[in-house]
Amino acid sequence: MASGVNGTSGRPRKAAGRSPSVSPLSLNRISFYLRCLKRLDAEGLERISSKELARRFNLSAPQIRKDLAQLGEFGIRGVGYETSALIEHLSTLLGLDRQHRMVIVGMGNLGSALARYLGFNSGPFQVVAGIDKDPDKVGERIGSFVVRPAEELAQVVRCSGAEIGVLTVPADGAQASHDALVDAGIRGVINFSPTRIRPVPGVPLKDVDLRIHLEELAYFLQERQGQHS
Amino acid sequence: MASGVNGTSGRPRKAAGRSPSVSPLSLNRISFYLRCLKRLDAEGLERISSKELARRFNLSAPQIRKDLAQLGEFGIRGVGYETSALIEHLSTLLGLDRQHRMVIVGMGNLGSALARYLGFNSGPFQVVAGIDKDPDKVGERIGSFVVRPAEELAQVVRCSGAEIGVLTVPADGAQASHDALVDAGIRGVINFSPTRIRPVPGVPLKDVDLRIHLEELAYFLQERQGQHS
DNA sequence: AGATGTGAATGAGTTCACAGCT
DNA sequence: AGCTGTGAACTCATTCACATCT
Repeated sequence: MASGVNGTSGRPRKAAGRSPSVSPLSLNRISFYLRCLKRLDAEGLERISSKELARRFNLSAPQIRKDLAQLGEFGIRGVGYETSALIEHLSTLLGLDRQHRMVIVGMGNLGSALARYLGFNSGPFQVVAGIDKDPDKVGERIGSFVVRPAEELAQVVRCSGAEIGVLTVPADGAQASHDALVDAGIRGVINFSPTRIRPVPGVPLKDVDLRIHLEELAYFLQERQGQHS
Repeated sequence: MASGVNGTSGRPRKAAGRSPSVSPLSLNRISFYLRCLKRLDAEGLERISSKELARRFNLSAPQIRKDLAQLGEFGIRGVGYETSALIEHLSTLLGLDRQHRMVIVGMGNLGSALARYLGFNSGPFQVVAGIDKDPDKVGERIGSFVVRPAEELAQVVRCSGAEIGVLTVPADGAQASHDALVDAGIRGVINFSPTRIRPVPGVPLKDVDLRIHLEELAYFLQERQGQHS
């Protein structure tokens, strides 16, 4: 049930190159730090301390240091971190220095919504194809691609060179669609279906459940409870 | 920095009525259990054990029991849980027994995508209004409503009786839009902006950052690491 | 002096084993 | 017998205080 599996070969000194298995929670924060740093960089700020970063973006300074320190010694003691250098490091760590092609499976409301949203995004993530089993949706043009039928899934994945599968099918078909993507050679899956999928070892899977987030909020609305993150 | 704040007055025996401050993580799972139970109920299954529930949906049986036990004694020892009764209990716990009206602030790609997605959803969550500061977008019809200008935010919130604000503005304007929603009397906010907002005590805030999830996946793609949740 | 990097202490969350009902 | 409810062990994550470097 754990995630681990560390593939580093034990360097003599902690180097900036390969990272030694970062925990998902830490990773999420790092991803967020990166975005903060980009904003600061755009403002022309060249250096920032963990304290100031924490103050500006509502974070915890010791945690920033812990998160960053595990990747190598990026900071300058007595000074802080260099924004541009850190941005560089974190980007390559997360694999954002290259393009990631995505296929969306299930072009219902959520699927086409995400296609439009992600399609216009010109970052490292790019939607290259959409698939649906409903004949009415096949052939429809959404953003920069045309919806293809479910039977062509494997072919579409291979031809488009997609790495990431985006699952937006109903709960019932989610596991089957996931497995089909894996069989077709997809390297990772992000699942928006309202169900939990059994992951295939070696193919990372990330669940994002919008309804759960709404329902969590609904719960806190009733209580006279304070804030939470 | 903690979330807590418990408002219960200490009943003699643990009752099914008011719940004693459930942790967000536990809450997310409960929300998911509810969905699983609904599927089982639709299949006609009247009773289910934690073990079987875990097996079917890839969960942990002891955790299911812990999560449910903290809400009261819903199970029957030696038998399991009654699906319909449990669905009832969890629904009211989460506040899904009534309608929640939502206003979307920021009708860009993500905002209008969500509007369409949530708009067709006929559950307890209902999008009743959309707001944007761009004059070009104002007046546009999206789903069942017409986009209104930013100046009318307070008025729209009050007239529509919206409880939940959905933030889909760029990072720069997020805090200001959030505060405006709070001032207008919104009761909770779900934030899709790629930035962290300083919450106002008493108004629950939930961050959902799609980009972070994608970047987390991108990281795991590079490594030859196994699965994770 | 000032800020990072890090081990120790604290806290939260999960797993486990079993007592207690039915 | 079977399954829930729960205290205790354990793992994981965060916070803190301080040694270390510039």
